[in-house]
Amino acid sequence: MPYDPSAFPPFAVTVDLVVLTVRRHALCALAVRRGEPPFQGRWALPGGFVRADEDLAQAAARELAEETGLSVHDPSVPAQDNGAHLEQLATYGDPKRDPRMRVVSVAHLALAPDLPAPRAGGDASNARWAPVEELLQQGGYGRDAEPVAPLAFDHAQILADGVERARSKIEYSSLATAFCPPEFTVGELRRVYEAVWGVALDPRNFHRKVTGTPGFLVPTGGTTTRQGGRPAQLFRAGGATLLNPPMLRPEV
Amino acid sequence: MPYDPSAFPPFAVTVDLVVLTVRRHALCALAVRRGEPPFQGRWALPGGFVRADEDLAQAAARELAEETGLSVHDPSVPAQDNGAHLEQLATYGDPKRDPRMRVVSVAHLALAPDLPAPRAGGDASNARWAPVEELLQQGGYGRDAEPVAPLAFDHAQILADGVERARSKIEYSSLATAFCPPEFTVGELRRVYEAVWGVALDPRNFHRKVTGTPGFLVPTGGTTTRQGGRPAQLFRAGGATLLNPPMLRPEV
DNA sequence: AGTGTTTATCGTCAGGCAGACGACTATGAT
DNA sequence: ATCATAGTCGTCTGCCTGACGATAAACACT
Repeated sequence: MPYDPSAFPPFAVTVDLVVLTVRRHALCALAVRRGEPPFQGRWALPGGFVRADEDLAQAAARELAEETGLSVHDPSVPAQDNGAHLEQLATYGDPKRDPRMRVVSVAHLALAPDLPAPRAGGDASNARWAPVEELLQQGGYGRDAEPVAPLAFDHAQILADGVERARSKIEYSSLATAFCPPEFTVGELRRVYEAVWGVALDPRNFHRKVTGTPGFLVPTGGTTTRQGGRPAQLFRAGGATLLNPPMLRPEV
Repeated sequence: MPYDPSAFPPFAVTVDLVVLTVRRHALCALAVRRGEPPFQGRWALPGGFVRADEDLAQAAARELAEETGLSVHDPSVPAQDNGAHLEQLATYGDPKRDPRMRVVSVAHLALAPDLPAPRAGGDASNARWAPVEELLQQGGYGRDAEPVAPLAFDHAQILADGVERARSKIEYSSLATAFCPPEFTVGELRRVYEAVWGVALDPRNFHRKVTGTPGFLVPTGGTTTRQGGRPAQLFRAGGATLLNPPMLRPEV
């Protein structure tokens, strides 16, 4: 059939971001408060429209920078750091997911080290890091027994998918280091796994595993005692991205 | 900011399909010949526009049915079969990926058992199963030394991503059974792994692994000798979808 | 009938890795 | 000085895998 502009309906395309970090031993996601309808006043994932001349990954990186100030870690520049990991997650296109019009959202997953306070257009009260369990419990009650409204749109589903992706991906890749500062200890990395998976890991077996996997960790020579106790060696993330054999997530 | 329809550019949204099967010990993908510009006469992945009232998964299932006659296997109907596995793969939205206009394509991955001849609008010469290596070699020469044009658009990248997804996913899931007929033998399943990974597996260790994984295979009681040699037990796919521990892909 | 070929299936054995856990080390707090 | 905390090194046992021998049951020959 010949090219016929009337043969397809127009869509709006957005990127939504699942930005995860580990704060105070809990896996947290960035949420922003919606300032306009629909879902005005409700919490949502950060995101926005893809511009006319923009690739999807560019749009996601731009939104991430706007919301957090984070730049995206470019694997071709190994020395660089304080950049976040960013990858495409999935695309959501239910015809009714946005009541205004037909919107297809390409969700992305970002993993970042613990940051100072978030900013959403400079207004701190409209952006926060919240534990993912708190954001995902539908219509429950938060820590202070205040009612919790579910996330806007289908963002609860997107967040759940992003969390599941992160949980499974740190099994077989070195992505957990994306949650850590440039230099970190084995114990800090273990607490990342514990927070993301919600389990306790044996410190001795974990230490054996990560230090015994070639290319995973590179000792920097320094030590730190910021966690209390005996000083621990500092490491940087090594070049290896795939963990083989993988880190095993305990059952149950 | 208030709702402003002029604030976002319109996009066309399509679904493209990576349909994989195993034919004659080779991993093959479905390709269709383009009948109109751009890339007229070149091979491409099947796909089409998402309709105004259609979900992305619905659109992918519809395109799959149009091209192959396959229905999608619904996990909630365990008895049903001859359905294919269908899952979202990734979304491709480079501003220049289609020279006509801004098109975002949500690629899907389908795994199907070996089928009779394909059909594309009833015209067999415009659709074929081709080994993925043949479709992916850029500007090389095919089996009969005829020059091979690369796939249209960015479909080589999409196909490569789909193949990689399939290769990694059969490691830790029971998805390889989607390439098999409803009843199959351990040897047939092993030949699926060998074709998808392009390696040779030890029949004895493979047999021990798959029959020893609870829920992976369910014996039907029948036997077959269609492969020659000693009759082999027939199995159906069991309820387990995740393989733990995974099937290990040999190095190199 | 006998022999060879093919494929399926069962067994054995050694090495590697993970889980459980003991022991020791080096800090800061009381 | 003692305790609490966290890090690091070892040991042991069991499970799983890779390598590979052996047997079984069909078919194709001669």
